[in-house]
Formats: sequence, structure tokens, C-alpha cells
Amino acid sequence: MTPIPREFFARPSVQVAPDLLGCVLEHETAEGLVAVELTEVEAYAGQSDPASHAYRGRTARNAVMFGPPGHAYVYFTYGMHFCVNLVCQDADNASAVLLRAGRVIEGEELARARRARRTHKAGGDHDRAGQDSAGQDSAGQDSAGQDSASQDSASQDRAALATRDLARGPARLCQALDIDRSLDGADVCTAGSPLRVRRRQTGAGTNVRSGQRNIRSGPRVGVSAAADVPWRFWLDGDPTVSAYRPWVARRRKLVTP
DNA sequence: TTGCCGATCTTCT
DNA sequence: GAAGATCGGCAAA
Repeated sequence: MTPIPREFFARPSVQVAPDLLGCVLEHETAEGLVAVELTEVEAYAGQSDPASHAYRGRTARNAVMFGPPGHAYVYFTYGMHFCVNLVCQDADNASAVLLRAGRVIEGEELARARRARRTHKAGGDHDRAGQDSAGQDSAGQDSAGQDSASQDSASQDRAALATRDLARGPARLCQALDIDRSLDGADVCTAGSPLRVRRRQTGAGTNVRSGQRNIRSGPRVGVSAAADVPWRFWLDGDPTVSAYRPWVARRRKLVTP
């Protein structure tokens, strides 16, 4: 399957974002391949966009945004989640498109197992989501050494996970695809790359955009700056699109004297 | 179904 | 030291 050419990403992120809807992001690992059809994205304009990570200039974290288009910018947030962007335009702009949600179209069982693994751990005693993923290959490590009781519990979680929730949300999408900081800077336009973006094809070999459904746009989720800019794009009526949450200030933790 | 809250740690001021 | 492009659990409606 041929990845999307780099010229596709060499445009302003606001133009690239809606065009990415219906395209497929796939990640090939030793465990197998998981492919997700993108249903929701957000555009970030770089140094001119106060909501962008690139707004305050280049840092070690966002360095990939200041590089060539067609590469993945993966960041770690809230102490436990990864999110993935695709870099657009050129190095001077540092613009990117955040991948917010998608529909798993290949490797659903593997995606379900990964999500159940995390979901199960999150509810248990020791959630290592931050540590076990940072720059390391965690594939298969969690299943080793588990007792039968927790395996039963994990399989129940797996069965209960709705298909539409597998990649519904930027952090869930990364979980389903097993994306972490080790993929920061990965080239998504090269056929040999483990992380690739391609157009979805029907059996007849024609490109489609999710049944030609309407694309809608609205304000971006969870951003405090430029919250009114309608640069979030999604496929109208798709159940895998994440719920809209406006930005709310975090409350300070109350410390009893 | 909705809304609140804690978890957890990197990044930046 | 505070905030953050989030998520899942739980209580209340």
C-alpha cells in the first residue's frame, strides 16, 4: 500500500486537516498491524497559533514540528497519555494536525487487547502507563507473568470495550496503535516506515473518504487559547468522533492544614 | 447521561 | 511550582 506523498502535507495544516479525514494511519509492530481510518482531527498553525505547542518557539519536545512535513510529532501529556500530530507545511511554520479519533479497520483484536491492557491497569493497583511506554517497546510485556484471575478480568474488559471506543480520543488512538515517544519524528510518507498514512481504498481500487459523508468543523477541544477558532474537523455523524469538551480551568488541589 | 475529580509527570515560567 | 491538545471511575440527576 502506497503512503500519501509528502506534498500532501506541504500545505497549511488547516487545508491538510479536512483532507486527512477518511485517510488511514497504520502502525506495524512485532505484534501485528493496526490500521485506523481517521474521523476527527484538529489543525494547529504553529508559531502564530497561541494554542499550539510551537507558539513559544522550538524546544526539545516540539523539535519535530520545526522539521520537514510528513513526520509524526508525538508528545506525552497529563503524566500518562501520548498524542500524535502530523507535521505540515515547512519548518518555518511548525504547523501540525492533531489526530483526535478514528475507526479501527484492521487489527481490531490487537487494538482491543492493547486498550483493555491499559484500561485494566488504570483501574488496578499499579498503572505504569507513563513509565512503560516512554521510549521503550512495551509490546507483549504486560501479558507475561499475569495470574489467571487478572487475565480473566482483562479479557472481560476486552470484551466490554465497544468497537467505536477503541480509538475515540487522541490518547486512546495512540493506545490502540501503540504509539509512544519512540515514534516521535517517524516518517509517515515512506513505505518502509512502521508508521504510515495512506488513502483508504475500496475493493475496486478507488479512493474514498468514508462514504463521502459531510465534514463538519468547530472549536478545538480542551484548548484555553484561541478557543473560538473552528479548526477541529470531523466526519458528521460518525460514532467514533470524541465528545466535545470545552477548556475548563483546573482546580487547585485543596491542602488541609 | 452528565459532570466532577484524581491520576501522573513532563514542560515551561 | 503550576499547567496541561486526557481519560476512566463514580456519584448525582
